[in-house]
Order: sequence, then C-alpha cells, then structure tokens
Amino acid sequence: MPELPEVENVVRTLSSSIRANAEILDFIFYRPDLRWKFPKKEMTLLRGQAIQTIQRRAKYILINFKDDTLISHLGMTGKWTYYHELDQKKFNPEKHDHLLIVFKSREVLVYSDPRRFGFIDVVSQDQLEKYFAHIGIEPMEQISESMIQKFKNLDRPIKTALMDQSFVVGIGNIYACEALFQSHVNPKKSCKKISVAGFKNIFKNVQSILSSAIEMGGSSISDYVDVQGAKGSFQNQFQVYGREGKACTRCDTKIKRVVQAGRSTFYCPSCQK
DNA sequence: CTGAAGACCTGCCTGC
DNA sequence: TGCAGGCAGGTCTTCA
Repeated sequence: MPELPEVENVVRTLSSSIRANAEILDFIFYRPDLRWKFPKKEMTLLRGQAIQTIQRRAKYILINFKDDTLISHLGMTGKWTYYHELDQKKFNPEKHDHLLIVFKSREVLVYSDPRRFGFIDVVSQDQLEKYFAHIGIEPMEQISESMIQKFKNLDRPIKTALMDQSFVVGIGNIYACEALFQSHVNPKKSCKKISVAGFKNIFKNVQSILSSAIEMGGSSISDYVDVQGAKGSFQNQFQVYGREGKACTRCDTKIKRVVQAGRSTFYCPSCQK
C-alpha cells in the first residue's frame, strides 16, 4: 500500500483526528503478531500515557509519548482506521483487524493488514536515533553532492538504487517508475552511466512527484485509504505505473513491463533512454 | 563488501 | 465451477 506520500497522509490524518493529549486506555490484540510478534510488554507500559506528537520518518509512523515512541510500519497492506467513539467490548473485528488502540476519550484506532507485512515496535526516545541509523536521508531534503557521488558509484540499475532505503528513503515501486519516466531515464540504466546533472534532474523529479502525490492524498490502487477512509487520487496521474501495453503519453509507444530485483518496472522503451 | 533472489502472507485476477 | 499460476504499495535474510 504505502510509499512516502501515503504514509505522510496517514500521519497527517492521524494527527488531525486524534485529540491532543489523547491518553491510552488499553491495547486489544486479536493475534500475537504481524510480521513479528507484538512487543506486548512494552506496549502495555504505554497505558495511561498521552500521545504528544505523531510524525513520519521514511515509511514509518512514529507516535511519540513522553519517553517512548510507538513505531508502526504498514508493510504493503497495513491500515489504521480512526473511530471517534467506539465501544471496544462490542467491537466485532473483521478478518484482518489485528489490533485496537483504545483511548480514554473512547476514540479507537484499528490496525488492519491482510498480508501482515507490517509491524509495531516500541523504542525509547534515546534509542530512536540508533533505530533509524541505518536508513537513508529524507527525499525532500537537499540531495548533497556526496550523496550523488554515492549513487554514481553504484554498479546497479538506477531504479533499484532509487528504491534502496539505505540511501534515500520513501521511494517505492510506483514513484521510482514515475520519477524515471519524468526524467526520461531508462530504469535499467546503470548508475555509473548517469551524470551528476542527470541525478540532479532525477531527484528534482522525485521531489516534485512526491509532493504532488502528497497533495493529492497519495495513490489508491486497490485498498489504500487514510485513517478517515479517504482515498488518494494520484493514481489518476500515473504515466507508466500499471500501464503495460498502453500508449506512452509522450510518444505513443507501448509501455513495457520488466522485472527488476523481483519488482515490476514500467517504462517507455522509446523516450526513456 | 555488493547486489540480486528468496521469503514472508493473503487476496484477487486470468486462463485452462 | 475449480484450480493453478502470477501478481500486488515493503523489507529482512540468504546466497552468489
């Protein structure tokens, strides 16, 4: 489901939904795990604590309490849904509802995730920096010359490099394809063969596509919705993603699908060089 | 060390 | 109608 724009919209709608200083009453678990076991003990210690802020880092959702942060990753199909008022005792979970966060205010957050690639972690604030030490910089930040040099030294296709979260975070399969189309760059092109100016152009396009996608509420392909249930509309702007066999919007050539590192890549074989 | 493939899961769609 | 196969927004682990 979620790349950076979708996670950003989940964070924004979470922040605007949950009232300030909402205090946790309890967690209700409908299974012991998602991708990994729920850290039940650490989560339970958050009972009685109030949410201070909610932020995004890469594709992670950070719910900050006084000393600890609850980290949620949505994997491919994870979803948080907000209920203004809900009696958890009468709540009848659907098949893929795995966790409830119940607030003293009677507000409730439901976590659902059919494929269960998502996960939940609790990390103390002084461990947060360490937790994210191995991931790359935010894509909306200025991309430094030294970062571009790192990319230039990679002996791999630009598309898989863009999706590698250890350099620049947040770019997933959709936005990697779309940004390379916008940049007229073939996704199979080796990083070694792209100039500094070429990389600057690619990251400029990454930034503009991500910000438009955020503005449009993200991309809803089959099931992405924000915590209020609203769909995004950036899927209507796709130039290549999911358009195999259809005409290129620039040159009319048929859009091609290939597999790179196990993921589908869509591109125009004629105007992406 | 690097980069690609495999694994993790369920649901949905296509084609036989 | 049923069933096998392929595909899906991500990331961690394994292997070459």
